[in-house]
Amino acid sequence: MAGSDRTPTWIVVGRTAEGITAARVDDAGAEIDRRAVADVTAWVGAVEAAAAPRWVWNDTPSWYDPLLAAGVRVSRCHDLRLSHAILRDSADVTDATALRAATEWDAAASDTTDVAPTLFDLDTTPGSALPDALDDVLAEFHRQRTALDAAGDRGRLRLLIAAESAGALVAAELRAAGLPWDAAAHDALLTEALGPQSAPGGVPRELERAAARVRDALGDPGVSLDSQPKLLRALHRVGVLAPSTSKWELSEYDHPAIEPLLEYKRLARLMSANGWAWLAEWVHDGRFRPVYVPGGVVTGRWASSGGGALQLPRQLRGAVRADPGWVLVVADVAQLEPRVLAAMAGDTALADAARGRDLYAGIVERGTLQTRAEAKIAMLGAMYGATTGDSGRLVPALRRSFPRAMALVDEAARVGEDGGVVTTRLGRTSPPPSMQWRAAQARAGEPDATEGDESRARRWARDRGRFTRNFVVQGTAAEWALAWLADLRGRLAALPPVSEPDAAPRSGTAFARHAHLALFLHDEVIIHAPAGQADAAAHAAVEAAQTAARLLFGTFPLDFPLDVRIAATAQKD
DNA sequence: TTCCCTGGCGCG
DNA sequence: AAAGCGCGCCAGGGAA
Repeated sequence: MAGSDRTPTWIVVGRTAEGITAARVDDAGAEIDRRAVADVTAWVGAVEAAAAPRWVWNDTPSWYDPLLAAGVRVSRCHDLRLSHAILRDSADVTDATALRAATEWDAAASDTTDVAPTLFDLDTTPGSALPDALDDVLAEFHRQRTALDAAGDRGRLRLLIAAESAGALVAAELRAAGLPWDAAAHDALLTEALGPQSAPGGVPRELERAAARVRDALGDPGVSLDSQPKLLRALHRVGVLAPSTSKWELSEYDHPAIEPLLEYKRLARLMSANGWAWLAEWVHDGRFRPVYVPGGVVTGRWASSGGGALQLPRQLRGAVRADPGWVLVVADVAQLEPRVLAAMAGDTALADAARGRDLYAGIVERGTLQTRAEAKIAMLGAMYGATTGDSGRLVPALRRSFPRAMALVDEAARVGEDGGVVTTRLGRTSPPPSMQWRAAQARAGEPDATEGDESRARRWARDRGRFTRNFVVQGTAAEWALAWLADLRGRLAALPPVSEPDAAPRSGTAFARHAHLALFLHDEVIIHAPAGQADAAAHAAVEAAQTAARLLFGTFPLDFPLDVRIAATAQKD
């Protein structure tokens, strides 16, 4: 790149007739220059090492997966697809007309489950339906800058977009590195519970035994236990008049078939969700590599696709096992959502109850409720909008003790019921109500509306109220977690690489010698680190939590304490 | 045959 | 204990 000696803050990449082309853009948004890049991987690696710009691209996995595969990491990016979705809907953006018109940017992300990303290969079609021509990419970048410049609170939106984009980098890196998974330990666990692996189509011994006990007790040797209607009929025939076959319904009944049936369900679940088939499909070379989907949930939480990364069963945590000479650092945030609620509401009473201790214990100490269990279900009920049962009964006590926090969620619910939108701490805004929803509300207001019209409108309004009530808390918690991840990622990358690669490094070239994130689960991370860096990694997680709190809530006096464990496996007690 | 819905259960 | 938020996945079963 000739000319300017200024550090290029932004480098926008896309296709032109010359191939992959990079345009440097200054802080004012003006293009400085552009150049065609033949060897993208080598060039990005060199520029990153020299200047660490913010890479601007249409979609992170399309660009970053091949870079990671070649061992190249970048520190910062601006993911146009994710940023588009945030800006398009944000209440802070006063005029989103241009963004809403650019519907091609609403296209789905590239499907990273396909092997062999093709973006660098000009002869094949791109792996994503998103625009990738440099001029289109620059135009979208410009639209987003314009929207941001005019935004009511551009500071927080910039923070959100940076955090969201950092999350996209983390997601790609998590997949590239993988979660260390001991297939032999997993197999042993399955064999212990189910008996030895059966031939294809066969039923493992313990599953068969439980099934036989159920059929015995039901006096029906042929009944199918996997078909809900058939099972329900069989239960009714022997006098178990449960309304469904859910385990919490069944456990209410006293019949010899219940205990083996619950056992059968437990084993069948293990077999179908995380059995040998799952192991063969998802664990290769000692690594579980799920697909994370940043921004996949309306609230801003991540989703996952394939392998059920975000449902890692407690039962299987023992199979998560560090490589020889390495350890796992498992860190999770205690009571993230109620802390987030206290901080965003500025509720000093709730913050006092939470500071430096278990939040629920603090509520009990304060005399608001009698037991920790009560405090917990009351708090969940307040955030989820419970109206009945134990939870609904206990919420009023919280309302008296923590009026500011409760007013925040109550107001979010009211706005949602009225058809309005609500916004998280950093400016992510809930989607507006659907046409169907609005039509139902309008219908109920007409003079000839039926009882049914009215009750449906009320029910849908309350449903939406519970959604917006929870959106502000869950969404802000997701932002806290993104900020935590982003900062932690940087701290881990700054640790020195270990001098000798592990005997058989399996984490991909970019991670074989570095402490790296290996799992993210809403309020928990697992770090895979060389044993000698375990303490440093744990320390980094704690410090990153403090940074995240400061970033979102400034000096509000509330901590976000972490539970940190250093061990060979990810087993929880 | 394929597609979509439901029930059920795992996770936060 | 099973009400109240957000997900993904599996199996069965009916629709297309």
